[in-house]
Parts: sequence; structure tokens; C-alpha cells
Amino acid sequence: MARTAGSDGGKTQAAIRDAAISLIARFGYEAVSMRQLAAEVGVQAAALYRYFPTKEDLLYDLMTAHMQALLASWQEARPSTAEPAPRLAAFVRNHIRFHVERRHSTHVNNMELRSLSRDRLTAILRLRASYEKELRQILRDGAEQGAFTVEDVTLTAMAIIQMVTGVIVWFRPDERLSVAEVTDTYHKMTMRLVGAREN
Amino acid sequence: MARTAGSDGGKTQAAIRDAAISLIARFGYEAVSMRQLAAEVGVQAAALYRYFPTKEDLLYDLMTAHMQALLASWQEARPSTAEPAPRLAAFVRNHIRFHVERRHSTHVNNMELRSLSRDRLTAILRLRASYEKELRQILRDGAEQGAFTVEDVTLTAMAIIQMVTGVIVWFRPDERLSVAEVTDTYHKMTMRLVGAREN
DNA sequence: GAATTAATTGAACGTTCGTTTTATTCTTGT
DNA sequence: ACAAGAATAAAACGAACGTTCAATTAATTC
Repeated sequence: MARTAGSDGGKTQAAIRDAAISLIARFGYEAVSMRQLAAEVGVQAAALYRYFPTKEDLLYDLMTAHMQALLASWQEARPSTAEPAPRLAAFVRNHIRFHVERRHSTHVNNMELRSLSRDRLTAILRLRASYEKELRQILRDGAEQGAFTVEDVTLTAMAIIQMVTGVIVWFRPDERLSVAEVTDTYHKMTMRLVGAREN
Repeated sequence: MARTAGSDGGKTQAAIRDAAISLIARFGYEAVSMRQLAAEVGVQAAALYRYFPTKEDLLYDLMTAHMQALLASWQEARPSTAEPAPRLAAFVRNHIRFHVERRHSTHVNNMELRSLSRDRLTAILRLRASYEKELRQILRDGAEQGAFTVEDVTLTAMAIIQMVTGVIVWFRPDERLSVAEVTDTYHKMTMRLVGAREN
């Protein structure tokens, strides 16, 4: 057999991306075979190679798209004010919202870095660093203006990132807490963590 | 050929555990082959099966040992006082010390849960839950006694665990900060996070 | 409606995987 | 000195892996 009725390259490529994110998030990159992925999409394994030259190319594509979407969402959400407190609040709230909405691809980006080649790992880490730099700048401004108490900007930034990204490890929608409640509590904890003045 | 001069089952088993932790932490469970592991130990792949019936048995052995060592270290370190603040301080300090000392096996326990069978996953998660329960109890006592400000005990416990375990993601000894400095800063951040009264 | 391009199949490639089997050598207790 | 058992090597097993290739059909273009 050959080309099937109604087949469309664009739709197939999108379906591959979706299936790959969900399968890799659940079972891990190494544990997911190209045949298993193809079966989920509803094609033969060979068809995948029309869209992604290798398995690693597919992984890199997914991770790059995730990081670029994260950076874009922060550019969209960042406030214009120079005041540290509302900027930190916006960062935490946007971060949690984005990561809860994209649990699966966040999982892929956090767990599968070691399956990338050196160059591609470097590229992803560069994108990640530029995102974390935004948080460090907020903390540095807050410390300099006396609005925050921060012992070490880099360390505090990592602590906050780990804390808020960790939401996706345990949070499941439709449970005890809503996204809004979780975000509110994390916002309060973050503000206390940096010793923000009450106002 | 067959048995080699100076071979000793006890030493070989310990060498297998050490090599497995370091290789799996670096490359991931699925990516490490039994042949690669055997080469690191300095034996043939078949020799591994004298000590561990299957690859998954080996992984489960490593993860169980890690969790039991963690619980044991807390039993050793927990203070006898009923005051929440020193108890929380001891928890955070012991947690960071333990995890920095055992970066590799912590990595294995955090990353490879999905490679376990259902029953074994449940067993590991049970051990983990009993550890987290200790932290929740401290937070609950602190909130009830008015020593802490805690919006949600479960959520705050997860936030603290994620934050302090995250140290191993970025911290490397022999760098800018010492373990003691990192521990001190995390201790201060944790105390502010839970709104601990100064005293 | 013929020619061209796009999308997919089915079969096969060589390699590596976890694991088993069998035979051989070393160590230990008597 | 020798038997018993522990420890390992070497080779092999079938299955699964990522990937390639030629053939074939559907859609598009002229």
C-alpha cells in the first residue's frame, strides 16, 4: 500500500508532536520506540522519518518549541512597572500558569536533557539561562531598592524556580485545589521567601 | 575462562551498586546497558546476574536503599524538642546535607521512578510519603501553635521539598559557595517562607 | 486526463538489548 | 590432597531497536 486517503503532511506532523510529548512524558524518551510512537499516531514507523530525520531531531524540536513558547509567554506577561514586587508576582504567576498548562512538555524538557547531543544541550541550556536571567534581574533590583531581603541572587533564583516548577510534580487539576488557589499560595510563599515588605 | 584470581562476591556486588548509581545518574536507566555496567565493574555481563536477577531488580535495590538511608538519617537527626522552628531547621539542614552527599542516588530516585513495575513504584512512593509526613507534621504543629504562617500544609510541604531537593540540580562542590553557606541560606529562606516569628 | 508531486506502506538492514546456558577456574573447608 | 561450592567467562538466544529503501497510491498541476 501507499498514500492513504485524506492524508495531510501538516496534520501528520502536528499529530507526531502531540503524541511524542505525551508518550515521552509518560514513559521517557529512551523507553518510547519509533514504532510505538507511530502506532499512537496511526501510521507506520517509516512515515515518521518524512518529518523528523532522527529520533533525536524530534526530541530537540519539542524542547526548543517549549522553551521558545515559555520565553514568548513571559514577554507577553511582563509588566512595564519598575517596582520589584509586582514584577516578581507576575513572573511567578505566569510561570505556574504556563507550566500547569503544559505539564507534559515541561516534563520532557526537565527529564530528557541528557538524551541531547552536546551542541543541542548547550542550545537548550542557553534558552533556559536567558529565562532565569529575567528572574535574577527582578531579585537584584528588589534587593538594591531595599524591597526584598536576598542573601544570594543566583541561589534564591534557583530556589524559586525549583519551587514553582515543582508544582507539576504533584498538582493535578480537578482535585482538592484549583489552579488559582495554588497560584495564590505560591505567590504568598514567594513574597515571604524574598522578605518582601508588606504594602 | 571462568573464575578470576582474587574474585569475591561481596566486593563485586558492592562494586555493581556503586557503578550502577553513577552510570544511571549520568545516562539514565534505560540508556545504560548491562554490558556497559559490567565493563565499568570489570566483569562480563553474565556475572551481574549472580547478584541481581534482572536489571529492574538492581534499580529497585538501589532506590530502596536510598530511601531507607534517608529515613534513617532523619531518625538520627531529629531533635527531641517540641518547638517547630528548630525542628524545621533540623529537617532542612539534614535534608540538604544528605542529598548533597548522595547526589547520584538522589538523581536515580527522582528520575527513574517510571522504570519500576507498579508494585515496586508503590513501595518506593510509600517510603517517600512517610518521609514527607514528617515535614507536614512539623508545619502543622507550627501553624497550630502560631509559630508559622502556613496557608496549606500539604502544598507548603511540597514547595519546601522541591526547593531543597533542587539544590542538587545546580550545586557543585568546589565552586563559589560551600555546603555550609548554601545550607544557611536555604534555612533562612525556608523560615521566611513559613513566616516563622523571629526570636 | 496525463504528468507530477506528496504521503505512506511493507519489508528489510545491521546492531544492540536483556537474559540464559554451559563450561571452567578459583577459593575454602576438611 | 581433594571435594564442594562460589564466581566468572564465553557464546548464544530471540526480540526489539533506529533507520533505509523501493514500491504504490492519493492529491495536485497543467
